Amino acid sequence: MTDGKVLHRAGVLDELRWRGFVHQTTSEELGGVLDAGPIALYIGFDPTAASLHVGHLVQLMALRHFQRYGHQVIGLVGGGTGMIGDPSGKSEERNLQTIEKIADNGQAIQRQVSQVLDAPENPPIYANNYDWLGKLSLIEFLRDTGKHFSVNAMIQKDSVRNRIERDDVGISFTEFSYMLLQARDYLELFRRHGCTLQCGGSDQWGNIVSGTDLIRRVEGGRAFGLTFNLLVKADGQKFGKTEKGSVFLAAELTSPFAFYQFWVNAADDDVGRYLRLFSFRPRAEIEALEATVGQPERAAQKALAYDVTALVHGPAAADQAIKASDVLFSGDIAGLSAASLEEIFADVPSIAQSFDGAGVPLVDALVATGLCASKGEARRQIEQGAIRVNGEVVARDQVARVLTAAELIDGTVAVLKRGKRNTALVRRG
RNA sequence: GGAGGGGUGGCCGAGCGGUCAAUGGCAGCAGACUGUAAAUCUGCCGACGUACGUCUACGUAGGUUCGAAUCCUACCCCCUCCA
Repeated sequence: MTDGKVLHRAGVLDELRWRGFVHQTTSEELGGVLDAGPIALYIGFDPTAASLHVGHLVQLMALRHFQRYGHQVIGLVGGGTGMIGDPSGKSEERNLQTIEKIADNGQAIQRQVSQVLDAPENPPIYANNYDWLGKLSLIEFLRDTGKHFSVNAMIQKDSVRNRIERDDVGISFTEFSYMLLQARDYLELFRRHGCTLQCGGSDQWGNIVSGTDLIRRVEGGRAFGLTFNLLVKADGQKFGKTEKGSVFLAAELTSPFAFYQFWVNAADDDVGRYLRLFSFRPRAEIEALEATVGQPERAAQKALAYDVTALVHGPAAADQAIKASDVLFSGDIAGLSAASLEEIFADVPSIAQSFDGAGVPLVDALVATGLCASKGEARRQIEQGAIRVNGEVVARDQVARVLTAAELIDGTVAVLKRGKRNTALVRRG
C-alpha cells in the first residue's frame, strides 16, 4: 500500500475474483454496492489457538484489498464465540478451552491481525465480541435473538446436519447455538459501525447468512456475505501444513526463516495461485512471474516468499531470511565471521556447549541441537553422509568424530547440518 | 441382556509356542539425480552400545512353559449381529 490518502475506487470484487478469492456471494448486487461507495465490512477470528496460521492469511489479504480500495475494514476477535466452538467444518465436538487461555490467545491474535492490517492511510477498526456477548443475559438472548431463528432451518445447515446425520459424533447444544452468536455479532457491528458485509472461509457460509437474515429481520437492513475459496494444494494435500506442523504467523511458533522457507518450497503448480492470493503485485507482474515457473531460479517462489514474509514479519526479517537461505543452500560458510553467522542464523536452533577438555562427541551435539532424535539416528545419519560441520561433509566412517574447540569459527560457533535443510548452531558457552 | 469378531511399532496390516525388534504397504529421514521442486532409484527407519550384544515393546494384570505377540485366566476398550 502506498502512503497518502486512499480514495474509494471501483473494482474490488473484480480484483478479488481474478486473484482467486471469491467462492460465493449472497447477492449479485454486491459488486455494484462496493463500487458505489465505501462500506464497512468485517471478518472474525476465533482465538482457539495461540496463533493464526497461513490459512488465515487468505482472510487478512482480502481485508487488505478492501482497505486499498478505500473500504472500512473491521477485524473482529472472537473472544466470546471462541468460548463456544464453531461446528463449521469440524467433524466432531471440540473440548472447550479455559477462559484464561482464550483471553491470552485473543491478545496474540489481535496483535497478528494488526500487524497485517494496520495501515495509517486507512486504519481498521478492531473489536472483540466478548465485549457484547460476554454480558449478554440468557433471557435477553433467547428473546431478542433466538426468536428470529427457526430450529427447522438451523438443522438444515451443513455444519449442523453433518453432525446430526452421523450417529457416532453428534453435536452439543452449545455448538448448535454457535451460529446465533455469530449472527448476533454481525447485527452488533451493523448497528455500531454500519457494517454491511461479512466475509469468511467457504465453511462460514451458513453462519454469515444467519447474520444477514438476522439484520433483515431485526433492523430491516440489507447486509451481504462473501466467502473465500478453501485453499488446497495442487496435489490435494492440506495447505499450510509441513511435516513439522502448521505454519503459524507468530514468530515464536514459526520462525521468519522457516516461514520464508515454507513459501520458497511452494510447488510449481501452486505458486501462481499463491502469488495472486498472497502478494499485492499487479496482474502483469504476476503473470510475468508465472511464465518463469519451471526455470531453475524459481523466481516466482522467491518473490512470493519475500512478499509474504515481509508482510507478516517485516522487510528486515524477510531480508534476513533471504540471506540465511543463500548461505545455507550455497553451503558457503567458510569466510564468514562468527558474528555474521550468529546474525544470519538467528532463527536456527542452537545450543550452548562448554568445550573444556577434548570437546564433545559429534553424535551428542547432533542430539542436543535436536538435529537427530537419538544417538542411534545420529550415527546412522553420519553413516549415510548426511551430516556437515561448517559446510564440510563428515566422512561416513567418522561416527566417533569429536567436535573440538579448534573447529569453532572465531573460536565461538560451529554450524551443524543434517541433510540439505536442517541446520543448528553450537556455540561455546 | 444374548451371540460373534477384534485390540500388533506414527498409520494400515501380517504373524498365531522358539529361526520375531516382529513380513509387507503408507508416512517419515537421508543419499543420488534436479531447481531447497515433482518423479525415479538406493539406503535407513524402538532405545542404548562403533560391532557380537543389552534393554524396552505386540490393550492391562497375572499364569502355563526351558522359551509366548502367539497358549490359559481375569479385567479394560472397540466393532458387528440379535433383543
